[in-house]
Amino acid sequence: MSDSALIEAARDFNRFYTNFLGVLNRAYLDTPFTLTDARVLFEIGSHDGIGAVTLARDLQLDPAYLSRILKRFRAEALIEAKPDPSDLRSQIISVTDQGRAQFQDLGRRSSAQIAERFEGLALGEPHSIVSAMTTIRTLLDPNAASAPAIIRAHRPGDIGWIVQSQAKAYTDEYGWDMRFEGLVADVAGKFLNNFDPQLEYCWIAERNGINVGSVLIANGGDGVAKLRLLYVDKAARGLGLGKTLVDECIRFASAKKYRQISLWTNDILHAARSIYVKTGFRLISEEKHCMFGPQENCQTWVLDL
Amino acid sequence: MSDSALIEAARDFNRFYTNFLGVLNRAYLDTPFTLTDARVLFEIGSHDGIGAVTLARDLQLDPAYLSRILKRFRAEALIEAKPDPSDLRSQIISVTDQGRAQFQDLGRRSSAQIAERFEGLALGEPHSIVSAMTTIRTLLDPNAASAPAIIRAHRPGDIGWIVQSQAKAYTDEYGWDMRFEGLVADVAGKFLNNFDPQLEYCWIAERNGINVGSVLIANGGDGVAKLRLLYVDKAARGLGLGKTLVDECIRFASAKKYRQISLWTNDILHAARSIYVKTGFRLISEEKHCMFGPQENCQTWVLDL
DNA sequence: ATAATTTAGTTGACTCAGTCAACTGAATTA
DNA sequence: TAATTCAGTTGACTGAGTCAACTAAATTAT
Repeated sequence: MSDSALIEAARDFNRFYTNFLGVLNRAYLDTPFTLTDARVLFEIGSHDGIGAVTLARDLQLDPAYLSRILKRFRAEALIEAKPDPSDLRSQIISVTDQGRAQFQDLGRRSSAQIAERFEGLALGEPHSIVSAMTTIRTLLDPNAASAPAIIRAHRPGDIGWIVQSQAKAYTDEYGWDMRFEGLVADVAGKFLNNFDPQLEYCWIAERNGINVGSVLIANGGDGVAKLRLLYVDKAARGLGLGKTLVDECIRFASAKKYRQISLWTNDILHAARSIYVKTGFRLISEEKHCMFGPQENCQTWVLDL
Repeated sequence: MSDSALIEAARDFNRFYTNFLGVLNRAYLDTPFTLTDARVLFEIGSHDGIGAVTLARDLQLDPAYLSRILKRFRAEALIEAKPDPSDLRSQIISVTDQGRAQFQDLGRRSSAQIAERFEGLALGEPHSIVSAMTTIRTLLDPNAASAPAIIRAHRPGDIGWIVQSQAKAYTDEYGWDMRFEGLVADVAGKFLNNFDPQLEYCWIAERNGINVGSVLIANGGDGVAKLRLLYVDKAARGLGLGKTLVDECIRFASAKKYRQISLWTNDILHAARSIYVKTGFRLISEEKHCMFGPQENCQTWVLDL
């Protein structure tokens, strides 16, 4: 999966959507408002009591320009502005009844344009469009509240995801080669092929329907649980997800009466290492190797239960 | 979700995306081009020989305004325009080398902005965004021609993708269980671990930066090439991609002097089966099994080279 | 407590992106 | 052959948006 091809596709969409929005915004053609006017009025209407600075920041407008627009709106009695008692420099802006009427009219026009576009579509298509829009927005909007991650058992495809994400991450971040993906695929395949639901488990952390982390416990025999394939995606690091996953493993291993958890890692994986330390694992052996290209120290850690 | 709720959600997305595009278009801030300039230059660059009327229609620009922009571009030697011999009123516009350089620079800036946005996202997220964009575009743009798929060698992560996509597809479509994912992971892992670049290869079909198909050739010894893990994603079926992939395998196996290609499949996979028939494979054995849950007939096919 | 700096918002002065109407000359239709 | 349409250009304009300089309140530094 090529990043640059993804970017090209995104650019292509942006060109298309620039045009598309251009067409939609003709809704305002026979009103006395420009697109910017409409955006401002809309923003005030839906955030009553907003200040000019916030408004300018949210809509990415020049303060001077915004000031003039607000002045005009005030002159036309679409909005009212009174000084904020807690900070006399700034003002509290709200729409008048007349302004609200205009704002609703603009809304109706805009809705009508979209309704027209949706008109010719098949039954489920508008729904598909809107859920695709939601996907994009959730992922691109930094202000969209980031959903909490949920942790669940693995489902079909998840093991493949583990292979893919680890291979991609460790080749990108540490320059490991193809052999690493081979190893992960092997470990993952063996886990599935010998899967014992009584004594083994695979946890997947998921956010907005997208996998962001994993770990699994495999039976190593002799009362030893092997903790394997701990991984947290770049986008979800720093949230304590790794620790949560390891805690999950420890709880499971205890409940299943394992006497020890053991794991194999590389010293370069600092974040993982610090989780192991925090959860009480101890390093019992270390060895140089070049299994994946660059020289690393592989380490074995254990936790007695 | 009711119609009006859908429309509201679409409007909300449009407001968000208007802002978002505004931010992206800052890429042009420190160039001598406006957004409109960039759009025009881009359109000419990618449709060499386009006429001014088409250009104005595609970009929804006023002909007078466009005329002035083109005049300026001509003065700056970014484009050339010669009269269309079949209609002396209209002109054939094309970019000069200098114009192409500018156009590519603008492209780089725009790509960089998007890359920056994609930077902090999780592995699958840019992919989700782009496929959501494709959904929207396909449904809203009646002229959208789906991009052609390209076929390339595998890269890190692709083997994991193969495991994931096949596991997901076959559990969804045929109700196969986890053992299938285990088998695929195993085959894929072995392929990577014993990979012989001289005699083995893995092809990935990609569209809009999204993987949509795969196949691989592994050395089975004795002059026999094993064709494995042929797969075409639901979204890209019916385009002949499967056949293209198999043809690629046959060409490769011939060039590498294999004497035979053999493969293992299940009779329920009708599309694959018809490709094998078409490309000259013959069925040599068939056997009932319940390896993945439902009862299937597994089949071995061979093609002598 | 006072001075220096920052912040919210406004105003003057400007420019250039974009619009509208009227035109030229070639192509098409009546 | 005349009337109409079409591709593209030019004149004349306007108003959306920008930049710098300002006022006055609030905050921070001394």
